[in-house]
Amino acid sequence: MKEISKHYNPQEVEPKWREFWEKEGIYRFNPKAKGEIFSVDTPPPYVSADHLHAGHVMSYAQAEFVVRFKRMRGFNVYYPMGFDDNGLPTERFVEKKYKINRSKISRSEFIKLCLEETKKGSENYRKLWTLLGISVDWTKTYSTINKHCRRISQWSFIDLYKKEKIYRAKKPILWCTACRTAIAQADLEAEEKESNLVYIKVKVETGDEIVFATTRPELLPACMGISVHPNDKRYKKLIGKKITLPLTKKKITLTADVATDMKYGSGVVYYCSYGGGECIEWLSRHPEAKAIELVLPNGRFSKNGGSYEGMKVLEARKKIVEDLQKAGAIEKIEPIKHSVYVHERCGTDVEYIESEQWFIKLLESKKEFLKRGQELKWFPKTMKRIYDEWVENLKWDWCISRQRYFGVPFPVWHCAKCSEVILPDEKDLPVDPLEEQPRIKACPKCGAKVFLPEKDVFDTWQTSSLTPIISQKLMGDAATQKKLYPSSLRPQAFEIIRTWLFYTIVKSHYHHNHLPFANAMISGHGLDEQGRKISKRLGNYIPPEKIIEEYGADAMRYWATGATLGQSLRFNILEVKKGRRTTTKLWNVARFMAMHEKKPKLIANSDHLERADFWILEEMDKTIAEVTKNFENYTYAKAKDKIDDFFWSKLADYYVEFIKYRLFGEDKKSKDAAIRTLTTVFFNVIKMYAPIMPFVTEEIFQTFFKGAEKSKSIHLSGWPEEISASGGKAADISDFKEAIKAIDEIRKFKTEKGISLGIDIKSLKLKTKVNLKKYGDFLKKAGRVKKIT
RNA sequence: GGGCGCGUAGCUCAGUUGGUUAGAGCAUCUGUCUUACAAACAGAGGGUCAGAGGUUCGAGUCCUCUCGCGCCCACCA
Repeated sequence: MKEISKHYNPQEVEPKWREFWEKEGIYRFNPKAKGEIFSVDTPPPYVSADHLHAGHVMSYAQAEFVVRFKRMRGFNVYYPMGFDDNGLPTERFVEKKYKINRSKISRSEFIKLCLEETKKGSENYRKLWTLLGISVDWTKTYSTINKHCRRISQWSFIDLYKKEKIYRAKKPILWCTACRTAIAQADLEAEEKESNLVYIKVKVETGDEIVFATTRPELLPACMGISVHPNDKRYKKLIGKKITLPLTKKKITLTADVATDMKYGSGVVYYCSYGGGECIEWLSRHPEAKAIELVLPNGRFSKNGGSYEGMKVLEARKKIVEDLQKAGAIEKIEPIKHSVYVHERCGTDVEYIESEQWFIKLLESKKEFLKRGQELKWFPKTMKRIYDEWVENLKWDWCISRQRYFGVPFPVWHCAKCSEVILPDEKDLPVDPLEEQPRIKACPKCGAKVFLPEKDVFDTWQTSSLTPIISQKLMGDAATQKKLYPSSLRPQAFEIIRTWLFYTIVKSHYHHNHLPFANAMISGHGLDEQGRKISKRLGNYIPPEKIIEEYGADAMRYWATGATLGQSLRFNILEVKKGRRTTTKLWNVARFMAMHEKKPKLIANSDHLERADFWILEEMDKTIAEVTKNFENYTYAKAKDKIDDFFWSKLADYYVEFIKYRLFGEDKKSKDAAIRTLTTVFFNVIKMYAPIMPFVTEEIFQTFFKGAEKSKSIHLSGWPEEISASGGKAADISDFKEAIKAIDEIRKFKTEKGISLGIDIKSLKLKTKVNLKKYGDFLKKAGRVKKIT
């Protein structure tokens, strides 16, 4: 054995084991290995995040603790890693970073930049994950824009199209004028904004004047109708009468609509195409009204805007209010705060425009999705509510087409003559219709020979909702694939339940009619030390690399273990420091153990064990049982507390002190029993710590326990089992806690007298009631008192 | 507007099905270099369990209301 260093130094130790794990392929998946498969549907992070912080560490470490536990429990773990790179976040990141205007750069040039950036991003992640010792199999990786994923994503589209779960339609959709693309309901975010409620007066042909209130006066040129409640006494007599709108002088008919709230504002609503979802619904109830296209995809007014043509929405709002005021058509303006929908990626107010898009049907299957949610095992259970509420409140089918560049292309051509949808053969996937032509030479419907490529790309979730299948198909053979999907575990954060989790369930349900994963483990957020969200803008974080450099990856992970599922966790440097101290303490106990015995000797039989040995073994068994249970339930924070308590407060503070007199004494049998007990207990302690602190435990395993178990790494060794040595023929130690109380009393006595605990005192009269016949000798020697009465 | 969660020591949090005197870590104070560890150890002080009411022999724990914080959802123009 090489010389054992006095201090544990993570900066030296950690790189060594990183290299070892990589070289030896410790975490590599072997389909032929024994054990039940435990497959993880690892979240593929958006690689556009160039600033990784404690929150990222926390959310990825959670799956890692469980995975390492499962691996030691004998499961054959499949833990791949993916990166989500396509889609809006990346495009926006690239646009911002290079300050480019997407319309002034070619599609291929733009994609090239995106690919370069995402490569950097994924390397960032990989570097940090490797530093942290995240035990993924780096030979099993994917990126959502690579060929493998494009193929599966396009296959998914074709399969659902054939199953009639996908359709194309021209209808009012949600639109982001900044990103210039259609978006889905899941991409919306409600934001509280200040606005003005403008009360506008209109003339009725009877000579009456009525007033309606709106936050969107600029849509006046697209006004299609005005409604009141049929039972509203104020307006009943005016229903059916013509109204002349100010400015446009357009005439419309006042209609009755039960959806109108008599109590809100003036009880009069005006509808425009399209002020919001309610306008679309109103249109469906009033077939006589015709939609007017006002806001164009670029966010500017169309020629239907008359003199406002070409203005942006907010400009037009200002101008129209001014003009209305001049025309004397405004009764009053009330500043209000109300929530408006914005595009969550860019914060731009969402517009509703009419456009032709692709949709995956959701609304017709709500009940089935709710049922799937019920089948899924949620950790914590309460997270299911977020899912249920989302599904229940769905208002739109899933719009999957995006008018963007950096995404998986639709595998679709349109017949130039009859618009028939032409799909490629599945064996040709992935295809890029912009660069390829379909195999068929003529349209099967009309015989025309010209095909136009579909230019849209998929919503990024169209692809990432397939991660369990993408992961599964990274393995070549069908027999293995079958075991990998559905996945055993989906770990993820709560804020993407309505997107990633929901969409994945949708896909799996439609494609294979089962759940995509059996268990969902939902994490909360990592917050800063004051409880604020960690963000680049606030700069309220220390880069994890810095923390790791100073305290070690184990210490960083130690903090992350403190998270309770579904709850936010504040970053706490003190916890990191405690983690660092724990590594030091572990190292010191290891050195102490090795001082007395070079080779690890575990308990072989219980013949010479003494009461203190039985006591610590019993405590160990209790700890193993509790820690195991907690890891099983994903409550690793509690598991950590239990291990800490046992290790610091029972093993280090008491047991080690209890056996010093035996280790330095003459009684060989007693010494042997003590060292075997210590070795056994400590071995199990480092095994229990292994999922949390893989580096220090590996170092101790390789330095001190080589030979105790033949596995190549502690992370492939077996999880501790209760040895129940204190049961059966073992001595009765139910009164051992009295002895501990007596020890406490001795310690207190010395402390209060200012005497070092290591100094022998002549005599002490104990107040604690304890069986001196049984424990007198032990108390004298362990407590260093010559005479006890 | 509806729903969920939280509020326990100066700080960060544990407190399982209601049951002796409410716990831990950090911080504070006192002592100790004890043949693993001063990055440690031994000890001490510190709490109207957000507030009010109720159920009960007994409430941090169950019920009702109030206040404060966080989050999710909701087309109110």
